[in-house]
Amino acid sequence: MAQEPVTVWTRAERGARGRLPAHSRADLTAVAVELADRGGLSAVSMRQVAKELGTGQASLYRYVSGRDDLLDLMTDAVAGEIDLDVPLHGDPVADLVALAARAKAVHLRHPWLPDIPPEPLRLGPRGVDYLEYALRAMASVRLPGPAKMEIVALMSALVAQFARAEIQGSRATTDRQAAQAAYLSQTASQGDHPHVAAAMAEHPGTAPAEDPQRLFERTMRRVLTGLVVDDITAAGVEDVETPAAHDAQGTRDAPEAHEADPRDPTVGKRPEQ
Amino acid sequence: MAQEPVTVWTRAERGARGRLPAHSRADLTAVAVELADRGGLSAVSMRQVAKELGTGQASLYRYVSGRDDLLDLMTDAVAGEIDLDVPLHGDPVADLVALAARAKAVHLRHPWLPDIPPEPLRLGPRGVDYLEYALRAMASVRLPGPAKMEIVALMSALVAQFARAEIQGSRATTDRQAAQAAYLSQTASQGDHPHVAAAMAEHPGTAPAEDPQRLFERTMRRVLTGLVVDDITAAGVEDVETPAAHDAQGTRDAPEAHEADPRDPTVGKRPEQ
DNA sequence: TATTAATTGCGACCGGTGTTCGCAGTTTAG
DNA sequence: CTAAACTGCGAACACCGGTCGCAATTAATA
Repeated sequence: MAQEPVTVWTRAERGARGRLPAHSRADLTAVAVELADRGGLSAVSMRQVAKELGTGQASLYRYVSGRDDLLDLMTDAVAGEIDLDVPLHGDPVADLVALAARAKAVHLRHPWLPDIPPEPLRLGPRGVDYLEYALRAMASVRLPGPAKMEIVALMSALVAQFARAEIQGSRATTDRQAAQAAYLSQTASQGDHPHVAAAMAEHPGTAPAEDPQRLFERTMRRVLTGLVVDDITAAGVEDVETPAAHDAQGTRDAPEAHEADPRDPTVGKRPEQ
Repeated sequence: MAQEPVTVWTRAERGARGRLPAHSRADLTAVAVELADRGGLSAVSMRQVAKELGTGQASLYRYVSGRDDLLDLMTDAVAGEIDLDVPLHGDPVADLVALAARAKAVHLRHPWLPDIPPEPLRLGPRGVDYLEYALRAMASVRLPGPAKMEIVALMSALVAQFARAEIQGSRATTDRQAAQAAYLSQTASQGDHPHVAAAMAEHPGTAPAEDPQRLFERTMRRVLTGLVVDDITAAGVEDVETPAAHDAQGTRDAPEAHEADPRDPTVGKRPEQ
C-alpha cells in the first residue's frame, strides 16, 4: 500500500482537495529558526512553534510528520543562507576555504546548528546545492567521487568545530564552564599531568588572540591541502625509521604511498548541519 | 554561601554520616553505558537506569545531580577505555594517528558518543589523562599550548566523523536513510546538479571498499601533518611536493595564540580482552 | 550509651515533551 | 449535490527530567 514518503522533501506540502491551509512549511520553518536563534534548539518545541504561529499544536502535524521534519527544514533553510553565487577562482583549496568561511558565518548566526542530532545524511534542496557547489570547486581534483564527498563532510565537521570554539570564546562563561575549567586547572596543578599544566600555564592572562578568521583560514587551508592532493601524484614512501624522541621538531611530512584504489566504502557525509 | 560544586568531578560521591548507599556512581555509569550501547543514548533515561538498577528513580539524584552528570560519567568512563599505556614512538604525527585509531575503536564500540550534547569542555579524570597523553605526544612540537589543545580538539572531531561514517556503512540502512538517498539520487538525475550526479554515478554497485582502517590512518596523517608542523620551519621548508593545481603559498605567521577549546576526547574502551 | 545530625531510599507529584485520535468544518472532484 | 479528501484542533497518552517531604538508617557527638 504505497506508504507515503519518509522525508519532507518528497512528501507533498498539501493535498488538493480540502480547505486551504492557514500556514505553510515555510512559515513553520521561519518560526522554528527564529525560536532557535533566540532560545536555542531546546526552545523549538511543537507547542512553542504552534503558539508562536497562533495555532493548535496538533495542527502542525498537517504540515510536518514530526519534529524531525522540522529539524530537516530548519537545517536546509539555513544552508540556503550560504552564498553560492560567488564565482569559483579555480584553485580547489582556495575555493573550498572561502566556502567554508561562509559556512562558518552561518554557524555563528545560528549557534544551535551543531546541536541538531547528527542524522546520517540530512540533505535538502539547498543542501544539495551546497554539495554541488563544493564538488564543482573540486572539479579539477582527480579523486573518486566518494572521496570528494568525504572531504566535504570533513570540511563541514571542521567548520562546526571552529564555529563552536568561536562562539564559546565570545559568549559569557557559564557556571558549569567555569567549574570545569577550575577542575581542569586543579587537576593539572596536582603534578600528575605536567604537559597539561604547561599548556595551560603558557596561556597568558590576557589573550592576544590571533584573529580567528585568519586562524580558521590558515588551518582550513592546511587540512584541505593535505586532503585534496590526489593519490597518483602524491606517491611517496612509507616512513619507516624512528627519529630521536626529542629532536627539535620531529615532524617530517612523510607522504605515504598507497595503491590508488578508487572508490571507498559508504560515505557518511553531512555537508551542512 | 559556598554552594556545592557544579561538576560531578569535584562533588563528593557520598556523605559520611547517613546510612550507606546501596549503589555507587560506578554502578549508575555502568548501567547507563550498557543501556546506551543497547538502545542508543535516548534509551538512557533516569527511569530506565533506575529500573535497571532496581531502585526508584528519585534515588538516582542521591548519586548524581541530574542527567547531565550521568552523561559526564558515561563520557569519561568510555574515555577511560582507551589504552594510554602504549609507549610513544617519538614522531608526533605517527603517535597521534595511533592514538586516534584507538579512539576511533571506542567510538565504534559506543556509537552513541557523538550524540552526547556538545557541552564545551566535558573532561573528567580519564579525559584529562587522554589530553595529557596527546600533549605528551606533541612534546617535541614547537607550538603554543592552546594551539596544541586545538589540534587535539580537531583530532577528536575527525575521529567522530570517521567513526560515524564507518558505523553508517556497516549498519543496516534505515527507512529514512534509504529515502534520503533516494531523494538525493533523484535530485541529481534531474540535471541541475551534474557534479553530484557524476560523483554518485562513479560509485560502482559493489563497493571494493578500501580498508577503512587504512583510509582513516592515511587521511589522519595528512591532516595532522599539516597541523603539527610549526610555523617557523614551515615558512622555510614548504611542502616538498605540492603537485596538484594550487599555489603552494606559504602561510607564514607570527607566533599564534588563541583560546583553547579542548573538546571531549571521548573515546576508548576495552572491557575484556 | 543516648542523643542528635546527616544522609539515603523513594512514592507522589509537577510541568514539560512529542505524538495520536477522533471529530467538526471546509473545499474540491465527480 | 453527493462524496471524498483535506484541515484545524481539543483532548488525551506515554513518556521525560526534576523536586519535595518523610520514614528509615547511620555515624558522630556528648
